[in-house]
Amino acid sequence: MDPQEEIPLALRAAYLMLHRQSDAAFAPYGVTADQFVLMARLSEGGAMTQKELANRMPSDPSTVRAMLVLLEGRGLVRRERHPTDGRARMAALTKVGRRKFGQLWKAGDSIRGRAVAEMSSDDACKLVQLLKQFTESLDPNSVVPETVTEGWRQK
Amino acid sequence: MDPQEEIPLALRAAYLMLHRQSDAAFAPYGVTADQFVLMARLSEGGAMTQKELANRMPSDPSTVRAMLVLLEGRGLVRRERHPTDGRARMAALTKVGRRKFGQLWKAGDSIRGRAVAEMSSDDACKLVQLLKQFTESLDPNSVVPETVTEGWRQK
DNA sequence: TCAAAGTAATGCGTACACGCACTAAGATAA
DNA sequence: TTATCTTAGTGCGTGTACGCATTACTTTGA
Repeated sequence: MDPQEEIPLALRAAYLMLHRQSDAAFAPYGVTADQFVLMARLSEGGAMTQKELANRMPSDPSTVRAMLVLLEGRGLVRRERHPTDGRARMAALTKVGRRKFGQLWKAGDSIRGRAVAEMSSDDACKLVQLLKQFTESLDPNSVVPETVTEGWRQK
Repeated sequence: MDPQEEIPLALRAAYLMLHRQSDAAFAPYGVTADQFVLMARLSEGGAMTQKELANRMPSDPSTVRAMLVLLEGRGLVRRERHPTDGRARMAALTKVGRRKFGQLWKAGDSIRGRAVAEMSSDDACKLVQLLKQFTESLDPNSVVPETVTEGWRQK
């Protein structure tokens, strides 16, 4: 079959499978797969603006806000005004949030393990590289160097 | 970086990028990326039960139902009772649906083209193979032949 | 034959993923 | 300084992805 037509389907199937299994793995902790991703970003980056968090997820700012409001209500996340920029809000994990994330990370181990158990290390790297290339080639904000004939750049 | 931790993130980023770009490409036709997937399955498989359609998407039966109800209201899809099984319903594209799908397929060409433009044919195949392997290894319903020591099988 | 087990669809509730319009605040330029 | 532009966040509406409980029908087995 033509791989060009099959990539989107295989990608969709893989992502949804991962999402379902992750949701199931985190459900005992009362957390969803996407909430885990958000907490992972906050955990590795410390306090950051909602905009920055949305860029790193990656997700839509309005989606991120809804998730933060929800997690704030559960005491896992803290939102404070930015010290100098009156528009922005800084989001960060609370102490409880950090502890919860530690548990989640361990709970997620089995999934990450299963996913690459039958895959060579080389193949795993190759998969990451191809996925990044795929994402990049679809990103309208990515600049293809060779085609830049004038002096403009995405900021 | 450890590819084991990076695969889920790269997969998520790639899928969401594909989904956003597809939604944008199909929006002028009043159809979403997921509705396109559903229509593609009906287009290639003809009439089938909702259960069968859900398996092929792959998606949850209740999600598929909601989408079918919506598309039926727009005249793109038809739902009739199964001739012999009183529980089941057969879903199929209407004539209008088939025509719409033809337009969508062409509209999606640019995305499929962009996605593999900078990717060798070998890499595209490799990507599909790795994604399928990933999906399979996470699927609790998949049976790993070597580990089957007793006579049982998933039906 | 008739009760028990299994299956397809439905309805409901929650969470995500967006786009869009809007507000408020910072940045820039005349 | 003031008018303009840009940017961060918010609120709202629609569609998708589930899980779970329920209903209606089919299949199986005693």
